[in-house]
Amino acid sequence: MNNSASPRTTASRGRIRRENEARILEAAERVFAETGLAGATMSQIAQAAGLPKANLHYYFGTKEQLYQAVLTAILELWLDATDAMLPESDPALALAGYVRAKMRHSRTRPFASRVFANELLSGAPYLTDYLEIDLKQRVEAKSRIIAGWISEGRMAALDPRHLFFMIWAMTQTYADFAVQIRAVMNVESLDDDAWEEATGEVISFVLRGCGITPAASAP
Amino acid sequence: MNNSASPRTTASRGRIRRENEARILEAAERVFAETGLAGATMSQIAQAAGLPKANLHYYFGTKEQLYQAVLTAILELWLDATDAMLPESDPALALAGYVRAKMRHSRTRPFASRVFANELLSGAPYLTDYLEIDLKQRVEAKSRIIAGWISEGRMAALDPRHLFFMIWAMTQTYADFAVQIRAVMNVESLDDDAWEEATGEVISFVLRGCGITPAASAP
DNA sequence: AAACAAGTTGACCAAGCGGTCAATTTCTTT
DNA sequence: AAAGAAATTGACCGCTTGGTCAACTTGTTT
Repeated sequence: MNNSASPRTTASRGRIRRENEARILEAAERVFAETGLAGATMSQIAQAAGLPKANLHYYFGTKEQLYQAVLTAILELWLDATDAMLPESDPALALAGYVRAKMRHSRTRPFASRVFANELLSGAPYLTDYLEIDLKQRVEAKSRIIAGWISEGRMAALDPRHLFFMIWAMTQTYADFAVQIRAVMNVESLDDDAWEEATGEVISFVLRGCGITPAASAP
Repeated sequence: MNNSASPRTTASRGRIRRENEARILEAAERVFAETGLAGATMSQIAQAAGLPKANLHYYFGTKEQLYQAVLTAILELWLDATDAMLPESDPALALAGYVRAKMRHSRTRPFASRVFANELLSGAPYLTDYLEIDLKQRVEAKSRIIAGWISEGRMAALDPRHLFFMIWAMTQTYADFAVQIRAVMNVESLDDDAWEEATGEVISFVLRGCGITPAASAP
């Protein structure tokens, strides 16, 4: 339509807003990750973002609204991982892929994971709808698929819901409790190899735990 | 010596102090569990303990000192569970017992678990010594035992340290992220049966994950 | 019952909090 | 280049915070 007439115009309208909002959201995620909503202060976030405090209020209103914006962004990220689990999938490949995706999240977005953990620890006051509607239905849907695999004898009999709890716990622990892992492993940070090894350990453990012999890795 | 002369005396000296400190510690654990050190307020804790705020300061000094007292009490509790894992133990029984003890902790002391989780999420500023010295050495000691079991062919080959990370994660998730579990399971709280079932699921999963056939349950 | 220690608590304080606002600068549009 | 919209920010405000204290009550010892 008019994008050839004014390419700079439509691209630049709200450009500053978008950039600053992203910048603030990123800083807020880091700060909320450490101390949660109640513990974080707007000054901390402002300093982390390199902007005056009044600027955050200009873009996001209140601390609660900024927090909700952070949570919303995280949920959008969260909801993508499960979707490779289909009835006709090979359980080994599907589960391994799911664990691998979750481990990648823990590595690439550890702050998101920690914000989520903080929110759950404080009773999830801003996530009740997500937990009771969205997450619950997704788990039920995926649980039916896993129940199908079980009844076909393709994996051990277990409660799929608990399997999800355990997989979430095992994968997110590498983001949420990274200090503990670094201390025990005696390293300053986990490098590529350490992450690949951790991912492998979790995948093997999960597959064996599901009664799947972790042989099929070749196409 | 003089304990028969004044039985009430020695028993009652500091009795009030002990009772009030315990009462405050219990309330503080609950409040710190929800929002961590930075998020909790002394007024909240005072209200939870049913005492005036000035009273908490009389017994514990500052908020940080109260927090450290809470952490110390938790660590004493924490450090007991591992000690049933000996080289000559049956791996199946030892691991099952360890998981069961951890699950019992999650049920009976969920607030302790959450205080710990909050502390780790904020980078464990008050636990670096514990993590880097105490915990690290315990893990190394127990890892040697597990490595022994592996080399004897009594369980699958895996990195014992990652096994610990996974077991801690799986068991503590039932305390730390209980909201999520209640939402997905669609219950207001987990009853005896639900906890027994969850414990069973985790134990079976861990044993299979370790390559142990979960047959031996009879004495 | 006298004397002292231990415990209680309302009132108070400086500091930091979330949030507002008006004055100003910078962008964008025409 | 004019004009209006968007963005910036130091100064400020009422309120809550962690913490103190002095006056007081309760418990313990002799």
